Amino acid sequence: MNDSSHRWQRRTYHHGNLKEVLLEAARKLIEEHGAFGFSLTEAARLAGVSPAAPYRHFRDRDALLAEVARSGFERFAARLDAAWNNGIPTPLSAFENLGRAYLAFAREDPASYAVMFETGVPAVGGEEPAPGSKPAAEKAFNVLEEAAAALCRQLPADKRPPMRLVALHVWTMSHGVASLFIQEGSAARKVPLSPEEVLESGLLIYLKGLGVLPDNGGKGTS
Amino acid sequence: MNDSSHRWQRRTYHHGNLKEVLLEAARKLIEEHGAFGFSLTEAARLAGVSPAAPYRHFRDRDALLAEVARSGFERFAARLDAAWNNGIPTPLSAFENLGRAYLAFAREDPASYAVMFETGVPAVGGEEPAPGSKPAAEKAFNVLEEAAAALCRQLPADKRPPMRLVALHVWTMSHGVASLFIQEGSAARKVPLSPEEVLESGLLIYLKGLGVLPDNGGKGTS
DNA sequence: CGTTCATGTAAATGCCTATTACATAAAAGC
DNA sequence: GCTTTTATGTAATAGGCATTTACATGAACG
Repeated sequence: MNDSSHRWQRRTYHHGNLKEVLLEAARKLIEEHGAFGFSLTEAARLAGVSPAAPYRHFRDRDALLAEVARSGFERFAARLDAAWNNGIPTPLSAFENLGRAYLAFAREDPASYAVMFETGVPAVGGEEPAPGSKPAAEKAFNVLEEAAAALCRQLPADKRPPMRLVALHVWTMSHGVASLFIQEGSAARKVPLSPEEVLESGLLIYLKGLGVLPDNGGKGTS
Repeated sequence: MNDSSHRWQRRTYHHGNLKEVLLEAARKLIEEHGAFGFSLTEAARLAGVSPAAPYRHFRDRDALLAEVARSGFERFAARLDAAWNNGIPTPLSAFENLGRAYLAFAREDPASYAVMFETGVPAVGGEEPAPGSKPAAEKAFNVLEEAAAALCRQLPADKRPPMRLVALHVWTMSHGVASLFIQEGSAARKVPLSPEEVLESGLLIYLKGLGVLPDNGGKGTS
């Protein structure tokens, strides 16, 4: 029990880093066995502790998932913010970076993304968001709003749609692509295009519709 | 155990309709307790049979979920097809009906929708689609493709984007809205708009970008 | 050194999945 | 009609997991 398990760990009775290791284990298990094929017990096994140990760090299974979501939103927001980079050099190029960053996160940490958006975990807003979870989610959405605002400002004031609505549209397309096409199993087989290409082309058409783009957005008339 | 349970059922030893009742129970439980808070045992309890009875109709829990997805896709496809109605009276109005039908399905049968799109159930394409499941899913997508094609045909031949890509964009937005905003808990609180309004406005802007719409699509310059 | 608190373990309860052997009734053959 | 076969349900059981409670360990602090 103390030797046959995974190497790296536990010469001390106390683990020293259990909380973080459990979160990593959860993400790994969720990636492998699907969003809910994960069990606290198995995570504990991966961490090399008894099945009861996790309860010193998380009230219950859902609390662990909520923390996966919360920390996910935090990294997500940071990543989106870095990609947007205050709209530098240009709002449009920064906007494209933003879209790519969105998909990159979903691809690189599908477990977090799934827990953040595709489960009833009370982190996004299910019922009683864990304190600190909603703020993190909002921070991510705020980046989208900021980008939408910057794009809207390129329009004459009398033709600007509500920026929040634009942000929602962008979020909608990004999430739609991530959710439908990132997991290579799902619908990806239907097209020879990468999720990035689907999203980028869709956003370009949308921006053209908004009037933010002249009249050719990468889909040359030829 | 034969009397205190739910009324309506079982005077005969054989249930007579167990398979269908189990599917209904599963959908109900998924609605209530989240996509995975459902247990075969509890579904059996709702149906008034022993925990082993479901195994006469489904190989295992996942098989039941796969059937929820498959039958969901079938109703989904039928509903979309009816809404599209061969593009009558006009492709554009039919297209708007299609969007509303998409969201209506997600709202009225959130359990099926979740299983169809937001779980690793091997029905959409996870690994080994249950026979009959993929066809049903494809039928639904084909309606979207048909609608996209009809819209594309309104464009001069030299300005038509690949219809399949357009279909994917539409699917992406529809699914994005359904996934993010239908469950009132999630992100709906961020805006005073209904999912239908978000989707419709987004699609109108997108169609304007495509060139399918003149230059005002419901968002009058006010 | 001894106390205290955080952190981990062991054992137990109860629910869940799934299997196996058995029971019951509906349908099929005679 | 009566029996055989087949479909469908039950009971009992094994193994897993979530969660709790009582107990153990050891690190920090005096």
